[in-house]
Amino acid sequence: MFYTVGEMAKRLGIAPSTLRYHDQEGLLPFVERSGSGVRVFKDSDYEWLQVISCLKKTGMQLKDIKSFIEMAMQGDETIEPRLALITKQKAVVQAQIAELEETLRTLAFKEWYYSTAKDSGSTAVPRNMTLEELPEQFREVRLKLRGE
Amino acid sequence: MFYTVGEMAKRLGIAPSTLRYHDQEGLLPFVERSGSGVRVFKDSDYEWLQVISCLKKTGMQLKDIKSFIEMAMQGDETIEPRLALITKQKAVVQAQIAELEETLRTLAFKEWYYSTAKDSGSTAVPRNMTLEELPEQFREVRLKLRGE
DNA sequence: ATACAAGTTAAAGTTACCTTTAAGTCAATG
DNA sequence: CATTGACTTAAAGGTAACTTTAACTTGTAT
Repeated sequence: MFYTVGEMAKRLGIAPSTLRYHDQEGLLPFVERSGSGVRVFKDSDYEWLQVISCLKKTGMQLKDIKSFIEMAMQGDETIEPRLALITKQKAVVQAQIAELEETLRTLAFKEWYYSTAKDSGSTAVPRNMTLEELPEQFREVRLKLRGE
Repeated sequence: MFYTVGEMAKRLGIAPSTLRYHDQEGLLPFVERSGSGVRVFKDSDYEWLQVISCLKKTGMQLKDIKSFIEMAMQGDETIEPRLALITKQKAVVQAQIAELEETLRTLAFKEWYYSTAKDSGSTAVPRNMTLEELPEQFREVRLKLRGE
């Protein structure tokens, strides 16, 4: 199957202008053109676009994704650096998840904090509790928030 | 203890210009000034700054963090909307973690893909494997990448 | 044949979040 | 008492990733 830029954008759930921008930035060297200059996306291009989307979700910049695509276009000589890049990006995402989990613990503390404040009518109640009075799982979070 | 903008920035591991910018944007109404106009950060301000940092990590925009801080400055009348905001942000972070875990599965597939390509000398080997030939945990990922 | 939708480009505009610059003030030190 | 370093502000500059605009071309349907 073949797709125009609008059709492929719809399939990916992004704006056609985004695809054109990515092409302009050199991320889509694999996309061919019709005789009159219209982009023609192939089914195999969809997989590249999904990989680009995946790398974007890791926070990688377009210029770095471009380097990766360029390596892929070189063929089998670049398998090793591509593997290295993927492995590194995996570690990046693992670190991002760890940080979000820490953020989630902080939010859970704040939720308990405001929930307790709501029940008692004042934030003074949870704020002035001793460490021993608060649920065990929130003690470490409060110490970190207060810089202790 | 009291801190200048430079000292507090160091404690937080951010640039002093960032703190001044956040102040300018109205995120730090709790920060007082000395007689000559110098910002004086208190220990209790550190906790506010940690909360701002936490909300920023959830991807919340500065203007929305500002609204939250403004509510907090209103006092106990705004406990409920503050609780609601924290609860919503918790769900946002849970969704972000879920998406990053999906991204991680895709990267794990690509790592296996390039590792297999490296061992065999060509990406054609993992690319042309049948679904049954690839490790079970990667089958769903490949189907999704190929749009099948 | 004419209209219409969707494609093309280059260039300018937008947004969020800082960072840098320039010009000036202030408090402590040699 | 002059120098130093850190503070102040307003304004300009920077960056990444788009999005919009304008002017034009192309392919399909009536």
